[in-house]
Amino acid sequence: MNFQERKKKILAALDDTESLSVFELAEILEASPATIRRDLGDIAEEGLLIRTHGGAMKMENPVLTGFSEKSGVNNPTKEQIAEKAAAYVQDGDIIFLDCGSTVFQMCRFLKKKSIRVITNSLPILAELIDVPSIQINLIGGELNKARKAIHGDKAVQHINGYHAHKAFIGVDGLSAENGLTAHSEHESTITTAFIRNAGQVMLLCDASKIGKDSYVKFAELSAIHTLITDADAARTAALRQNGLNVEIAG
Amino acid sequence: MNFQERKKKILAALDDTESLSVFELAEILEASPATIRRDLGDIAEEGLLIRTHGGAMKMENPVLTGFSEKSGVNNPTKEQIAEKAAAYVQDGDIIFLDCGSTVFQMCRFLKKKSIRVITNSLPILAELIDVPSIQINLIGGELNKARKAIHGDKAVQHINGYHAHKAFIGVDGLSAENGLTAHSEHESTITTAFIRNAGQVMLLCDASKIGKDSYVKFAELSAIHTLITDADAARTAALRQNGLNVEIAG
DNA sequence: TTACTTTTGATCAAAAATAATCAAAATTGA
DNA sequence: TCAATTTTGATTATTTTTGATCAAAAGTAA
Repeated sequence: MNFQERKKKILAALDDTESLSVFELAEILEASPATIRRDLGDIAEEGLLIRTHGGAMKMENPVLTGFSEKSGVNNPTKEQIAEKAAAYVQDGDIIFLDCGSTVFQMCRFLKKKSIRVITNSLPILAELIDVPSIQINLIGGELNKARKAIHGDKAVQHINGYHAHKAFIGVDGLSAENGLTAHSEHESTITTAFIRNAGQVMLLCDASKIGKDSYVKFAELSAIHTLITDADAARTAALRQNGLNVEIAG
Repeated sequence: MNFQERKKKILAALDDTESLSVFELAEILEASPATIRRDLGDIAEEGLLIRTHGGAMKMENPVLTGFSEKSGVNNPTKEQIAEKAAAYVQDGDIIFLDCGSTVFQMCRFLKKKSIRVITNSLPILAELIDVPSIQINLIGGELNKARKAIHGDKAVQHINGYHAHKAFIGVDGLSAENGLTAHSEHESTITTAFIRNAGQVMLLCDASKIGKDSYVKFAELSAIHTLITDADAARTAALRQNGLNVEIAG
């Protein structure tokens, strides 16, 4: 077994269990601890996991690898949310698509529509470029290589030059108290611009992010027209009491 | 069995199983390991699979790497022009890169430089995205799928928001009488914007286009600082008489 | 703190895979 | 047809990867 294969398996194993020891991984992969240590060091350097003494921990927000955006593939929950969200899109619509794995999953459900997509996400661009019925408007600006997306002032200016019927966005945290929160300023400014320039804003958000707060607080709950989530009624009760329209997928 | 057939079978085999060893492939294709290695090297260079020690892995999403331009690869003339042009680029430069196959060829000669690239070309984006020393600013606007480039008013506005030390551009026709000409309005407006906002303009142009005129006349000869071409002295005489600085590659 | 255990990183030799070279075979073009 | 070119497969030298060993560093417990 070579490094690439082991890397894949290590990341898959860490996706299930939060953390693993060097020896556990050595047994799973049938390799020596020395090899595992070398692998973990290399993978940690890529930012795909967190190295600990004695093993490794899952990285909560892994840098997207390649343009594949694997996280979410084979994730039935994200797929269900994405499918539900895509159902809101009608032929003739002009839509904003945010970067993020759940929004990315919408692509496969959009391919039969005749729409115009405005996005800052390279994975979405790559996924939709071969669809003849979809026109793409790419947001310009500084390329964030790690996130495979365009960020920065220029990008916000670009978005401000357009109005879309609907925006499909993601967040890192959502709560009745703090509204929408994100890990980074860069992402939140883009998402804010989408919200400002769209007629209707759909927030795609899996249950794990509801009730959690992240670093940057960037929008009120009232900015959102519909939350599409897999979370059950109990979990979204507080949000609904604040007037948020919630659609449960799955 | 020839290379094209084996390539097809290798990619098909990798579609089923995530990864295969050189020896497994050698058995499947009834070829020697040496041949398989050569094939894998070539296919990996196209970006259609990932080469590993001992074999190859399936490429998750070859779409963006599929942007990678093929025309011009194995074209020694274009390569020579591109190499000469790349020699004008210094560390710290901010450069505009136009779309077009000759300019695209510059990428391989730019990978060791520390520069900032502003471009509307997706193949260039795909080629340079993994180079840590190069920062990319992507020009936003309408995506022209056929040309794998961004065009339109928004793109021109975007370019007008920047100033670069150097612009590397292409044309469809170049003559002493009519200056720079292009096939399409869309491309010419972008190229014009590059010219307007760059300190120095380098025109990359192979001999076949010199003395020819195309449809849209979009810039005077005087807009160009240096023409880099493979054409001989006789062919460029008229241009030089009009004050154009000509650098002959090869 | 100190003693003890665990983990790590460096080094090295063995094994595996590769790149380079070259002659034979196949293909191509005149 | 024959010569020239390209492709292939075998051989060999080089590189990469691996697992073992061991001293140093980090963590743990008294």
